[in-house]
Amino acid sequence: MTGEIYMQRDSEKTRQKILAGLEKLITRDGFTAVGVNAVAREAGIDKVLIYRYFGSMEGLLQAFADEKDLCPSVDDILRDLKDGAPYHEIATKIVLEHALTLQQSPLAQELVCWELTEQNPLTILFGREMEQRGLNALADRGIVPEKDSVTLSVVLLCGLQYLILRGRNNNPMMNIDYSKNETREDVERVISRAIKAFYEVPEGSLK
Amino acid sequence: MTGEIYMQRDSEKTRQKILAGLEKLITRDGFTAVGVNAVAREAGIDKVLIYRYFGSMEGLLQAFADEKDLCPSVDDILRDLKDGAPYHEIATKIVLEHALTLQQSPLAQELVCWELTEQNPLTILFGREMEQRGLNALADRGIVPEKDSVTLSVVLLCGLQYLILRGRNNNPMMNIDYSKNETREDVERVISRAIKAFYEVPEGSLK
DNA sequence: ACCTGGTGTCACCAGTCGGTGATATACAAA
DNA sequence: TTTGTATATCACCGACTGGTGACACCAGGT
Repeated sequence: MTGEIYMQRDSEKTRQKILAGLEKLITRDGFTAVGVNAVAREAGIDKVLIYRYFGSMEGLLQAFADEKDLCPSVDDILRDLKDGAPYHEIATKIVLEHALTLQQSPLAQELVCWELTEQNPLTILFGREMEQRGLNALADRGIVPEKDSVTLSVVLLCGLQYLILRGRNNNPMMNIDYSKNETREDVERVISRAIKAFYEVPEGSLK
Repeated sequence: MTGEIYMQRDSEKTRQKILAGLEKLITRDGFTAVGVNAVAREAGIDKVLIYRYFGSMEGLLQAFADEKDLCPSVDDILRDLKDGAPYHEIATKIVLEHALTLQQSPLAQELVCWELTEQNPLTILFGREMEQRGLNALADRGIVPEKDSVTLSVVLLCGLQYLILRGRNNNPMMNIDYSKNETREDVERVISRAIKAFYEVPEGSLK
């Protein structure tokens, strides 16, 4: 009967339980709930194991960032786009798809929010990955976008990220609830139109 | 000598000390540091007074939201704009000025960030005020903007807010550091150009 | 002089936090 | 079997948290 008192001894499995616990905790209770005790509770293990395997909470976050695929690649985003597509279509696609993946991933949303609040190994690495996504996709295609184009895309993308974060707790900004299909389509239409217009109107015509 | 043991007894002054302590705390240490003990320490009073005067932390936040002018009006933003200015100029001005005031107010930045993380009396009221700012300015002028125009302005504004939040801890998004004058001017130029172009290109020309 | 109500101070509670040392168990090599 | 070691568990620490009851003081009116 003594075989039931202690848990299975499989260091790799325990590691994974801890990492899974962290993910569940972030997803369910948000980043503010993250702590050694909370993670241990969630993972169903003793907190001392966190120190043994990861040294500290920071080490755990680092490991989580290293081993977890935090944001999917954009390579497949552009796969179904014709090769000769005009740049404004590509930019639009990147922005909208990026937003869509964020909208579908509560974990990513929480990480984006966390990133705005404080810096730790996880948020830093996450931020860097997010940044590289779109750029890599363009670089792979040999596209070197104009600086202002990048700026516009980034601002629009950031806007969508902000709207998505705002919508999480039934707290939409200006009634723009990105999780509602109709609203999202409206926004997507506007973004598409804005990017296209940006390219069609010559730069010189400024006030 | 007994007159020095106890503090001055002036309920109103104490109330203000507490409210000021809360503001200093949020501004210096961020919203995650907010708590009964921390506020009491910062204000230099006993924490029991917080319960006496405000009932609870939530009550204190509510009072802070009620009594503090969280975000300046936009009325004066549009004062120096010619009456007959085209709508796209007004929209641009609102977006950019709004961003600028946020960029200059660490407190407001913290509240925006807080708002993305959780809901409490302060964040809720703050969000509502922020929302009304631009709309009121337009309504005062009898301007009823087209729906898509509002959407575009909101997305752009949200993008700027996001960029400003990201820039706080030397953690700029895509090297767009809104606190650097040169970068900010670049972004402002792009925003201005995007909004103008949006109006000049007819809606029908969509893919 | 006495009392009353408002005000500020202190001491304490139970609960949680991050962190650590000692111990019990399981498993594998000897 | 015995022994060694990696693993898991428990017990505890000091510090902090939100929250409350009891007390010290002061100013006013009666």
